[in-house]
Amino acid sequence: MARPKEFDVDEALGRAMDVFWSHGYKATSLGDLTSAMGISKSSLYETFGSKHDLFLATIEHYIRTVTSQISGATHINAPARKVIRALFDRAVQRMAEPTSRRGCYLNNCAVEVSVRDAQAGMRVEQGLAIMEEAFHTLIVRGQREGTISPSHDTRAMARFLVSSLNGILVMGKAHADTEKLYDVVDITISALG
Amino acid sequence: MARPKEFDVDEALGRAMDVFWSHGYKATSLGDLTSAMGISKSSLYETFGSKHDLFLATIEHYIRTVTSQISGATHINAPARKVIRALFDRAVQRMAEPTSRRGCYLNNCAVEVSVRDAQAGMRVEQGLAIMEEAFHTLIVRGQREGTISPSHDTRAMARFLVSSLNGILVMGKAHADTEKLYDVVDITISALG
DNA sequence: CAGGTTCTGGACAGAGCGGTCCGTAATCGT
DNA sequence: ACGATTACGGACCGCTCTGTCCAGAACCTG
Repeated sequence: MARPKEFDVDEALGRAMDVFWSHGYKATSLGDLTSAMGISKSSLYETFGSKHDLFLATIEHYIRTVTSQISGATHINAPARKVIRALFDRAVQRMAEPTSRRGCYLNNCAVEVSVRDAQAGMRVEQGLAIMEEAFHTLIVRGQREGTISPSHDTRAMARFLVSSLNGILVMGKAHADTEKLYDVVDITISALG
Repeated sequence: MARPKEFDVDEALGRAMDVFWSHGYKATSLGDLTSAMGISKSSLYETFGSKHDLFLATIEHYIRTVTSQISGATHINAPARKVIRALFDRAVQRMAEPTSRRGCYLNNCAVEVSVRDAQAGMRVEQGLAIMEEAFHTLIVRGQREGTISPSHDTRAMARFLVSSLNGILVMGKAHADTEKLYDVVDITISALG
């Protein structure tokens, strides 16, 4: 044992994620990363391996922190349909704040790199599966509560919600009009029957 | 008048679009462009101005060629609801072919650059507006034909379809399972009432 | 307090980037 | 046929990129 790190690895990872999230993978330089993370280049390579390794680690970090919040929402003590609605509303709200108008990290990664970067693609898929699982739990509960129609397969509905949420976030990136996004949320929720 | 260009500007534009479409803006180098377009660097700069100008031109090219195909679908002599379904099905089919598994160009551009590139963002928004317009036409017709529920605002429904289509394409980028995408299409279409 | 270990900042390297420029070749109008 | 004009290929430029390396400071153990 000897000199300990002067920075918190997890916090640095979070800051790296923020940069990748806002700028994308390719458009983020090592300089952007080191200055945001507050560490030097050698520390970055020492700790994370490479830019690409760091990138993969940020996706995992996202799943561990952000995506798992959605899983947490399944335990909220309110009608499942309302919980789903709230999740969508919050996503739209986020798109209204200029600071956080950057969509879903998994979404961004899927579009920018997942097709040609298998390692990233795997992690993205994994993250989306966790989202799907959370929505699935809510839909099953909603059907039991009688607020969600049993006419569709629960898996398909869960996938529908993941897909819709991603669609809404993409639209939010293109034009910032929040009202229009809520319109889309309305129809999406009404599709639950 | 003097020596004429040895290449077709529009065809070169199309090839540039293909490269940007598959690789994204940042990840595409001038070398990628010139070799795909079959022209030299000086010709590229002479004709298109810069990498960024060329990029903007490819978005316009996409709207002129691909997006306008959707507008063309409004004139197909079939029930509007069926036409919409066919548009979604074709999008999913495209995601099944490895060659064209690159989603919607506007979608990709929206996610990668539109937030920080206002010029690109404007064009993306314009393209999405054309899609929305086409869907709107179809929805109005579908309501008249009685196959689409009149309970929702037609504008909102059109936006819902644009959003859903983009969501589906994002999902397709993450995991290639076409079956699951058709599930999402089913529910999306059933949301039309 | 001393010795070994580990972290850190910055210099450095090699490659690739976007973009410019110019000599040359090709094609036009006359 | 010839001069004016334009397109083309490729050398070239300055910059930035990712990644390496090392000297020295900082820290822990005994």
